[in-house]
This record gives sequence, C-alpha cells and structure tokens, in this order.
Amino acid sequence: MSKGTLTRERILGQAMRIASTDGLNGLTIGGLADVLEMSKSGLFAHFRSKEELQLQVLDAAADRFRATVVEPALAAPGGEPRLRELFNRWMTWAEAAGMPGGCVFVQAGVELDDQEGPVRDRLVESQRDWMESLELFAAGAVKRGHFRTDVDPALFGFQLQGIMLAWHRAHRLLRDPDATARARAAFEALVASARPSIPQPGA
Amino acid sequence: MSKGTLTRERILGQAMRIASTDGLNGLTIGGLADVLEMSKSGLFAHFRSKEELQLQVLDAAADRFRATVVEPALAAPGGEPRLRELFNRWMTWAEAAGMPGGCVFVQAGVELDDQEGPVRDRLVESQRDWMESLELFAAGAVKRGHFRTDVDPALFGFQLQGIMLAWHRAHRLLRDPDATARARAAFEALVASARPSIPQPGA
DNA sequence: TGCGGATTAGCACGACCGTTCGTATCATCC
DNA sequence: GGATGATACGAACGGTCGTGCTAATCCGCA
Repeated sequence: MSKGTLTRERILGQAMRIASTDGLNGLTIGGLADVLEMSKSGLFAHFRSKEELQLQVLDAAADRFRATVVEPALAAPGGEPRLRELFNRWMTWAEAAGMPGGCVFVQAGVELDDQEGPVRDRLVESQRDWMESLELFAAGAVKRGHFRTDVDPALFGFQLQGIMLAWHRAHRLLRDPDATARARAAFEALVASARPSIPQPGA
Repeated sequence: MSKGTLTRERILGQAMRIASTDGLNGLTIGGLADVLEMSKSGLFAHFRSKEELQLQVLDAAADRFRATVVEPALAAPGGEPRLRELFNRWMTWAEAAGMPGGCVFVQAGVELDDQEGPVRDRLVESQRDWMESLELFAAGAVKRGHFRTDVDPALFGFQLQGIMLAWHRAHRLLRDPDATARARAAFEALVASARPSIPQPGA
C-alpha cells in the first residue's frame, strides 16, 4: 500500500468521525487538517474538491457498514435468527465503528434531503440498497416460515427503520436512559406480530 | 401590534422555512436578509445574536406545531379517535405550515444532537414535552378501554415517533411514492396490536 | 408641526470557508 | 548517487460568515 493511500485512509477515517457529529456540511477541510496535524493544502490534494471528499466519506462509511453489520449477519442461520443478528449489529455499529456522533447515515439523510447534487444521489443510492437488504432479510424469514406469508417485507423494513431512527433520536438527542430498552421492546413486538399466530390453523 | 413585532414575525416565518431545508446552522443572517429584501444589520437588530435568532425560531415553530397539530386534535373525542386525529395532523403539518423542507424538528433533532448549548437545550425541552403529550394521548386510549391495559404508553409513543421518522426519511430522502401508504399501514398495525385482542376472555 | 424613540441601513472588522499556485521534501529506480 | 514523480507545505485569493458601530429614516404623540 503506497503512502498516499495510507494517509488517504487515515483522512477518511477521521472525516467519518467528524461527519457523524457535524454532518457532511459541517465537515471542514481546515478543521480536518488541524485534527490530523497536516496542512490544509496537503490534505486537499488527495481530493480535488470538497464534494469529492464528501463522496468518498459516504463510500467509506458504506463499506464499513457492510463489513460491520451486513456481512457478519449473513453468517447467522437464515430467517429470524439472521434478522435478529442484523438488528443487534445495527444497534451497536456506530459505537463499534468508533463514530462519536452516531450513525453517519442518519445525520446525512436528514442533512441532504433537500440538497440536490451528486452527494445526495450517492447517499440515496446506498440507502435504497440498504432498504432492499432489509427487505430481503424479512423475506427470508417469510420463506422459512418464521413469519406469516401475509407479512409485507417492504413494510417490515419500513417499521424496522423506524425503530432505529426513534432509538437514535431518543438516545442521542433526548439522552433517554430507557432508549435502548424501548428499541428492543419495539423490535420484539414487531417480530412477534409477524410470527404465525397460533400453531397455524390452515396447515 | 407595533411595526417591529410585525417584521419580527415576518422574519421568523421565513427563518422557519429556511431552517426546515438548511437546518438551524445552515440558516444564515445574510441569506435571510436577502430573501426578505432588507439589510443584514437591520435584520440583525431584531435579535442580538444568531443564537437568539435560533432560539426564537425554535419557539415559533413549537407554537405553530401546537396550534396546527396538538390543539385541534384535542377537539376530537378522547382515546383512539383523538390519537388518530393527532397522527393525521402530524403527517401533514409541515406542508400545512408551509415548510418546504419538512418538519423542522426532525432536521434540528439530528443537527443538534451533538452540539451542546442553549439551542440544543431548548429543543430537547420542547421534544420531551412532545413525547409526554404522545404518552398522554396513548394513556387516554388505555383509560377509555380502546387499548389494552398492558399497553405501555411510553413505548407506544416511541413506536409512533419511529413511524413518523421513517416516513420523513422515505418521503423526503428516498422520495419513495409508497412512503405515505406504508406509514399509514404501520400506524394501523400499531393501533391494532394495542387493541383488546378478541371479545376479551377475562371480562 | 415638530420632537423622540423605534426601526432600518451602510460600512467595516476579523475569522473562516474552499481553492489555487509555487515550492519543498520524500521515496524510488536508473 | 542523482534524476524523477509522488506527497506535503505555506501563502494567498475571493467570498461569506457573525457582529459592532454610526447615521439615516420612519412613526406615534404632544
């Protein structure tokens, strides 16, 4: 690995941390350079614009998310156990990835929703992918009979996403000590509501 | 009403709109003055600092939210109908209040969660109030027998908040045409799961 | 009609923003 | 060991930020 790529990785790691607290707009080249103890221009040379830096931060975060959350969850047995593993890793991934401001996608998602341009497009793309993954996880539980066949995987993904967003808010903004317990309770309620009700009358 | 208070109202109205798209940090005194076709210093004189402007924007938004969502919902009959009215008004309030960037509290909630200071404190205060209101609405449905007695009002509020946040994201970021339908479906599922299951075995 | 306080404008400031340019240092291969 | 490209630095640009002054203008009341 060349020296250039090495520092580039170092820059992106720190940039992700800053973006998680201050957002992709709050992320500043001068501030980033200060923390990394290098010159503004030296850092700038690695990306030829701030927009390119933002794009690479999003890509790096998506990579890390896949490696920390999605791929390990795929190792769990399919259906509900896999979904459960996904949820657990999802809840802790920001901390595990050393992001002091919580999930960078939550931050960026709100920040960029009214800001047209390539950065927004890139984020939307990755988040659509993520929603598709959620859907597939839920569909897997349906196919294996863990969930009823009338469970809508897309709706399930929507509801799961809601739990995570409400948790993020209760935890990080309101600093509610019950946030995590409530998120888990909501998850259990959602899963329970999707399971076959009784020993299944028709089968 | 003095002329000063009148322009102050005008300023705050526009400031709320800008804050809904660009956030309270993206809100800029110069930009605000341009849109309102007045001088930066003339506008600045109404608030003696940007922080004061941000605080007043939050207060103005909270007032408008109460008037548009909470108080009209209180006119509906208590219990589930009132909760339903609240949900409907909540879903449409940003549009009804003419906020082009969606709910300003969603924006501010993510923006300020890592930014200590009086602005954050003010937002947290208003959002805690709001969560308490949600809890009371749910508790009302329990007391009237519309919901089971083992329904936790705080958890119900958490779940409801999650639906709104997921809707905001699907609607504004992903621009998913099914967002509203899914939010309504999630609401119905949540309410159904809280209702007494069958003609009530124990009573 | 004119006075006085309330309201707005004009202008300047220091700080920071993203970006550019010329230059210096470093690693690498002949 | 000396040339060459990659990497980093320092200084500077035009622009925008929040904020502080002072002067002009407006409006309600005597």
